[in-house]
Amino acid sequence: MKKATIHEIAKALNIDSSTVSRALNDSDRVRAKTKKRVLDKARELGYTRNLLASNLRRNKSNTIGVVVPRISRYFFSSTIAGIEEMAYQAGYNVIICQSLEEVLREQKIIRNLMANRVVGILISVTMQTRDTAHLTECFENGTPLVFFDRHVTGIKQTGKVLLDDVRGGFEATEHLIHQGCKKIVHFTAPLEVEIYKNRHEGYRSALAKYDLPYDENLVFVSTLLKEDGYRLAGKIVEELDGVDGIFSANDFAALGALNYLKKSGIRVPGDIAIVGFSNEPTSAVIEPSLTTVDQSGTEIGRLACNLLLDYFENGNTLINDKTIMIPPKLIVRESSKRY
Amino acid sequence: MKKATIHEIAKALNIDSSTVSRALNDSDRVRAKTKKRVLDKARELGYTRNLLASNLRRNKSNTIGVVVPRISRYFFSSTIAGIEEMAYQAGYNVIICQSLEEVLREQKIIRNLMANRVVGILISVTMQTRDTAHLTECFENGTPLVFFDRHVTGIKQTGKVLLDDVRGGFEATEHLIHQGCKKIVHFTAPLEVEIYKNRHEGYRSALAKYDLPYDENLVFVSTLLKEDGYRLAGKIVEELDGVDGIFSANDFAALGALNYLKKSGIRVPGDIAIVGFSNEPTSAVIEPSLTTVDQSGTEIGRLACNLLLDYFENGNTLINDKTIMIPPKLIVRESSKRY
DNA sequence: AAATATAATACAATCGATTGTACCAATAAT
DNA sequence: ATTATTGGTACAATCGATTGTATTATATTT
Repeated sequence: MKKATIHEIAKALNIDSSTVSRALNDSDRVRAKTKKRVLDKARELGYTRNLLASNLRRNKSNTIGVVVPRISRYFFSSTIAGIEEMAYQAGYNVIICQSLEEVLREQKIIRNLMANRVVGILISVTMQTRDTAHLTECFENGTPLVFFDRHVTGIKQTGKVLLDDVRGGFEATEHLIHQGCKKIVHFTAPLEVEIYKNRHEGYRSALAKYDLPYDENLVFVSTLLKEDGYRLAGKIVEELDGVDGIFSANDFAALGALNYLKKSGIRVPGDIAIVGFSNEPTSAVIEPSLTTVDQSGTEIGRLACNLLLDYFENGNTLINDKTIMIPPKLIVRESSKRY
Repeated sequence: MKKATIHEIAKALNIDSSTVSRALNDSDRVRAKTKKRVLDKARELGYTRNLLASNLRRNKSNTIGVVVPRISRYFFSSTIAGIEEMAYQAGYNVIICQSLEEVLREQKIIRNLMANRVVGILISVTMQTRDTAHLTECFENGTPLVFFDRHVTGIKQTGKVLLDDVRGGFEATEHLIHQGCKKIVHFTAPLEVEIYKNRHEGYRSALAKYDLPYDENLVFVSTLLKEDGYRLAGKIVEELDGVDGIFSANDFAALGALNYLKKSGIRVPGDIAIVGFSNEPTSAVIEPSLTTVDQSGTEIGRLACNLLLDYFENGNTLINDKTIMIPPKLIVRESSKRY
């Protein structure tokens, strides 16, 4: 029941606990024969190193903190999977926290992770995060920070792994234009959030390239839930005229719109073509299947974690607003394919 | 950069660090006035409690370990969300690990969690877990264990939160029978795995109840991937005659089968009705939508975590092979609805 | 064999917070 | 005024492992 310690091993072998510690850590200050005796006795006593003590002494927790808005969202659970995979290989633990899109919770979580002396934090911020004091605190305390996907600007001394959202928005919109769309609506979330700002920028620059007018009335800001998409699609049909394309900044809203249009007997892509963003699993199986921009969560997670791991090995060189930009991949499916 | 400690606060105020500690923990052995001075100074110095030290002293980590086969599977990410939610409320951290269906990894993970002195472990085991030594070790070391969903039998001193798989299998099969199916195939995974054994048992007893023969040749064991479903559906169509129903022990294989049948021009549910298990998000949107048995991951996660938390508060009373059985919920959709 | 070098181990401080016991003050009781 | 009580602090040990330094035992050199 009670766990064995190095001191008990030491006493049993009549040697000092420091020697036991070194033996267990395979130090070359201990003779091979002694090591063997220690290891055998350790096994006999069912010894497991107390990492709490070890971490305290070394003042490191060998734990990485991860903060996401919501674990059960596919994109985030895939990033977590990628992060965990890399961390495990390198011998780190991963503490997962979800902010549930609440800034207050995010702040508390960060403080808690700091109190736990995590070696670094990987974070995708909430949609509401404007005040970044809790984030700047991190590197001020010497805890490196890496953003992935949802990030904030203006903080130096961090790493970032981002999808090239501008390009993603551009390609999505351009694709719709290539399919003959002339009046393209854009569903987005508050433009203070970097990723949505960037997708919007891509949308806008695609319109510009093809000499289509940018019309503020065609841009709808919401929380991008399925219900928002459903509602907005209704609005478009009722109140606007001649809309022939929708570019939604995420798949959920796109799927909601798709639902509404199907139910209303409006043909997709015939009457209105739709492109989403994120490549949710659902998007591939719905009918018509949804054209979308893929962002490989697993890959982003791996890269973000590696950025941190590299930092530990190579020092300051890597984290200094170092940004890894991932190219977006447009996945063309039925919802937009007119030819 | 360097973090402040209680000793620095103590020195600054010219009092003892034990008083500071008690003040920070709001002990009634410290005068209100002193508490205020300590708190103010703590804020001034940017103090954050070092949980590593605190945990070591109390020999508890205030961390709960969670082990799942794969984080990115929807069911598991929802359970994690539920677990994290409860744990957060109670002031615990959650370390998440994925076994990736590898027993060896599972063993290593358990050992690591023990070394980290987690206060308890919530686990859903791999499909391959037969040898349970690493699990019995847990409670031998005083670390309580709670299984959810995928469990093993024969270990006392654990809690369990399970879906009533027997009943789920029964209801799924009975439903198919009610829809007029006479020759029902069952897709399952190795029957050494409890949940699959139980779903199979439900299948079998439903057949018995309605005097339908149980035929081993109608039971197909695989890993239940989408591809397995696709392949097996082909086999059924080619090699068997008169199959008019499929009960798959998970949705993935059911979706694979659905794909094959659609592609082959076989009507679902007209020719063959299909029922899955788990209610994956995809299952609701595919056409025809898939009838399935719902298991609320979030709810299971919450319950599992609460079982552990109750144990901490109420001692041994709660964990002693205590099993919480959740009733399954059959969700009837198009893939099986004949009338 | 003596002197030096080196390998192996022991000693002791430390990481930061917690907690039982001891102590001193101020107040209450006699 | 003296003793008993108790509220508020200080002292010191402790959790278990790590690590710089000191010491002893062995090996090498002269």
